[in-house]
Amino acid sequence: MKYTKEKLVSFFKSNGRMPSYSELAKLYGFKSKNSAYSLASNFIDQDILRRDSKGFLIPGEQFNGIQILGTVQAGFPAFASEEKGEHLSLDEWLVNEHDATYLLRVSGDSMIDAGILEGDYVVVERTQDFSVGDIVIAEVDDEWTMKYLRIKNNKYYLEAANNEYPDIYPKGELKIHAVVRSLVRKYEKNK
Amino acid sequence: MKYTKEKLVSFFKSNGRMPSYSELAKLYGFKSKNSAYSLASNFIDQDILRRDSKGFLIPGEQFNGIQILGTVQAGFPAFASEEKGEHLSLDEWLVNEHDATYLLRVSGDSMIDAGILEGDYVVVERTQDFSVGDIVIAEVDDEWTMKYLRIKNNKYYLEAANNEYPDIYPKGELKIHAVVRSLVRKYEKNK
DNA sequence: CTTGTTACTGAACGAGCGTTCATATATAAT
DNA sequence: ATTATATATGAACGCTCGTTCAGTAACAAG
Repeated sequence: MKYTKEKLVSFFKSNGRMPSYSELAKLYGFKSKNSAYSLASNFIDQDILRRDSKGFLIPGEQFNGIQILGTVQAGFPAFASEEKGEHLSLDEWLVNEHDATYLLRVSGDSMIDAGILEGDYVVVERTQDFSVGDIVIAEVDDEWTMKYLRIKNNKYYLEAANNEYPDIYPKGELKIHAVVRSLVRKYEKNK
Repeated sequence: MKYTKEKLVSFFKSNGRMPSYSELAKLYGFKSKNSAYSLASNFIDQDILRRDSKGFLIPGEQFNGIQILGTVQAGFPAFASEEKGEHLSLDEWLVNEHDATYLLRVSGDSMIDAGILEGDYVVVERTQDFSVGDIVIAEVDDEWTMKYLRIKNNKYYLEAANNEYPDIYPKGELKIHAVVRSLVRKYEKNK
């Protein structure tokens, strides 16, 4: 392919929308809108773009998202066969209820045995739809914590994922504010 | 606010672009384009939408992304003050080099002490820009693994984050295929 | 050189675009 | 009732849109 999708992607990122055909022409150095039209048709064949019912260009399956390749440590799929894999957007995958979802930075090591480390980010959803076994953001006796929600003798209590932290049996009210739906960790580059 | 952004968001999700003003009018039950124009102006005031140089509607800061609230376990910020916080897109945050980035499912427990559990997903970037200390996807003696990259006596070797796994000193060639840039874990709902 | 193919140009079309303005309706305040 | 304020309507403007079509330029095959 002589023309790659890179310029298109960067246009979309900085402009928040797909280009019109005249913009597309300018973007790739064409003097005619029709050249852009053909180029777009190419991209459509690759499912990088789509034309919607009004003719506008919109992102196709291959435009956004990152590819799911396979499993590491159980027959790693060859990078060669990386064409047309499944693509997904992390935002759509991890976030269900958009307006009730927040990101919290984790401090402390109380959930370390659950693989939640200091500096990680948890995606929490403000909801009362929690279950025993969930990791919840709770307010107990005027303190906020993130712990496992457990139950004993029909009473909720909180359990850390770290032996050095005792279970918390609320004296007063136990308020569940949010449920941890997913976790995100970003590795900084070593230098 | 009488009119919320929900319909707008769902239009964007299913159509891949922002509506025109006539579409916006239909979406909210207006009979006039100008009503949609005023509505859009409201959304623009809230930075849910923006108008670009051509007048097209594009997503604003408050349209996408999830809010970063604060830190759990060190003075949890009140949910009350949740207005106009910082928003971010997980895709943009976690993925730098789009075309070289892939998602891999983790199997095994060899990196468990680094908080990488079975079933997690790692976001890896195919690059040769790795450093000692990175978690890498490596091919050594015809086997693929994910391990810490270490160095001793000017020779690379691989170290697991689990005492039960020995260090791997490659007999033959050590090929670094990718570097782990971030980690994603999705909790399934307990029922 | 001729022929066919592909890539690009440039003009044209009707349609829908964003925007403005004047007007009508509804809501609230006095 | 009267006024004021916000909200919705509908027509109109010039402009750019997507799309089509005919024509030119580049280039390879025979």
